[in-house]
Amino acid sequence: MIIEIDFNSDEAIYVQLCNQIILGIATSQFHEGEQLPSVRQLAETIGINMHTVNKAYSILQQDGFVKIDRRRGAIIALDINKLKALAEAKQELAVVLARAICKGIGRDDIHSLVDQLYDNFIEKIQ
Amino acid sequence: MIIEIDFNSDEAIYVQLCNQIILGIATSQFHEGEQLPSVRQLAETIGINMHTVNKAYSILQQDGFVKIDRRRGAIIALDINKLKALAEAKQELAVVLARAICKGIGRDDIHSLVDQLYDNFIEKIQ
DNA sequence: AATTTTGTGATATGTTTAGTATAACAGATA
DNA sequence: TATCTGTTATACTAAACATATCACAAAATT
Repeated sequence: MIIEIDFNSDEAIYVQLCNQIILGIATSQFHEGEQLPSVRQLAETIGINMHTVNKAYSILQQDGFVKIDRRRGAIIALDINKLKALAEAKQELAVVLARAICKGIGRDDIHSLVDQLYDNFIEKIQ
Repeated sequence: MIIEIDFNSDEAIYVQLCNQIILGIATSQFHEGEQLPSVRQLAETIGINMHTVNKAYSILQQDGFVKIDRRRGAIIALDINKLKALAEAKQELAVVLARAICKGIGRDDIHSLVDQLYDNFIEKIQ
C-alpha cells in the first residue's frame, strides 16, 4: 500500500500516518494478521524520523487497530468493541454533521455521501 | 447559549470554541444575523484570553460561518457554497467511516446514527 | 464633546507539542 | 556472530498554543 504524506498539511505527520493506515484497513489493503513495515523501514521510505512512525503505531495500538509484537513489529489486529466504536463514531459524526447542516446540507445528502463512501470502500476491496 | 470548555481536553481551546459555536448554529441556538459576544466579553465569561476567542472568531469567518463587523463584532452569517461543503463533508466523513468500518460498524449503523443526530438537532430547534 | 466599547495590531513570554537526531538495550532471527 | 525487531532515554529545534500588555482607530453611547 502506498502511503502518502502531505508535508504542507496542517495535520501532524503521525496523524496522517494513522489515518492512512486505518483507511488501508477499511479498504482491505491491509488484512488482519498482516504485518506493517518496521518503524525504521517505513520511516526511511517516507523520509521521516523513526519516532514519528513509532508514535503512529503506538496510537494505532492504543486505539485497537494493531498489536505490537516484539518479534514481528506492528501487526493488524482489530480489537472490536462495537458499542464503544458506535459511541465514538457518533461523537465524531456530530461535529461533521453540525458543519454540514450550517451549510445547508440535508439529511438525504449525508445519507448519499455515506453510501458513496461505503460503495467506494467495497469497490477497493474487490 | 452556554459554551463549555474542557481544559483537560487534548483539543485546543479555540477548536472547542469553534465547534461549540458551529453546533449552536446547527441547533438554531444562534440565528443568522445574531451577534456573538465580543471577544473581550466572551473571554472573560469563559476565563480565557481575548486572543484565543479572536482566533476562534477569525477561523469561523474564514470558514464562512460569521462575518466580522468592526461596529458590531462577530455576526452569524453563513456563506453557503453547497458543492464545496459537500466535498469537505465527504472528506471528513471518509476518515470517520474508515474507523467505523474497521470496528465492524455497517452501513445501516451509520445511517441510523446520522438519523439520530439529525433528529436531535431538529429537536433542539423546536 | 467625552467616554466607552468595538476589532485589530504589535510584542513579549511561558508552555506544550511535533519532529528530528543519537545512542543504547534486550529479544528474536538468520 | 551479525542483523533485525521494538523500546527507552536524552537532547535539541521549531512550531503551535495561550496568556499578558499596550496601543490605535472606528463606532456607539452618554
